[in-house]
Amino acid sequence: MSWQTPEPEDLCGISQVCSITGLSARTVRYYEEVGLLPGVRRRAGGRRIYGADEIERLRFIGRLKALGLSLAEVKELNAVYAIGGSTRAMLTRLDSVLEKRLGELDARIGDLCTLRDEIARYRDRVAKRTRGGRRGNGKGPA
Amino acid sequence: MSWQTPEPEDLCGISQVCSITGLSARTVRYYEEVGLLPGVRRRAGGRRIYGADEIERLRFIGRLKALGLSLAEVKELNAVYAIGGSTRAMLTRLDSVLEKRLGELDARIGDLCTLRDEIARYRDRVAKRTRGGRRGNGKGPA
DNA sequence: CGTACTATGACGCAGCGTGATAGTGG
DNA sequence: CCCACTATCACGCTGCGTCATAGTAC
Repeated sequence: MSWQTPEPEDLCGISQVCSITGLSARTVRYYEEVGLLPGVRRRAGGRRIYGADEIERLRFIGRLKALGLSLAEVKELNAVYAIGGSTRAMLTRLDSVLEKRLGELDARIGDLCTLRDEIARYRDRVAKRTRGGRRGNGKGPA
Repeated sequence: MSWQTPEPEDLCGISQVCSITGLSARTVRYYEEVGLLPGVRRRAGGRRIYGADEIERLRFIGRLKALGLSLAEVKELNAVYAIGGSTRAMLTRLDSVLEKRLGELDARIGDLCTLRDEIARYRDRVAKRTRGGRRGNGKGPA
């Protein structure tokens, strides 16, 4: 005896999934379209039905996205998981991705701080010129 | 007597402009296409020719872009300049745009720092789970 | 029967990169 | 005539939002 669904498995439609995950229907369908959510089942009329698995995966994707990962990175993690079949392998990979992400974030933060100061200085110069005597010279700004 | 070009005006081709401004030919043409660089002249064969004005404007655009402004914002500044005709008016507008930009940057930097810490914590949890005894349970990660 | 939800498809955004193809300058 | 440079499409990328149109559930 081998059931495919030992439990009734509470299924729901896309709008339920949206309210649960906080994602839009477009986003959920898009994730499926790009292969992040494979094997979504349908009802007779063609409507999608989602089980706990799909919701779980969507939440996982949502968390990774909130961590700033691109869909390509999420896909890669899923691939690692699918191939290795091991959560441990995926977690290791996830760890290295997150480490890389941390480095990038530090760099980006540094860039933004530099930019911030640069803008502040530029703004000072602009303010000075606005108050100063030099009016338009017909040649445009610089 | 009213010359249109009192001075010979040193003109050059797009490749010269690219090496001077550091922009790609595609970018220069794109800026023209979206209206940031109007009135570019052509030679007989249809090739673009650029004078000091165009180079100046491209450099200005480059600076604003380096300050993190979008092309829409640059366009708006140019429009303000074109309408008001006054450098002073444009500088005032530029100042407010830069101020807004500073606020956004501060917010963005704050977000990124939060994200950074969040990732670091998440990474710790992942590391613990990887070292810990719990292997894959067939339900995927979370 | 209506009406709310859904599926599919396609276009749109920023800011160009990257070809393909054809013409031009020297 | 050759070769480098150029012009003009036009599609690709990210991550969906936003119609339009048609079908489905209740």
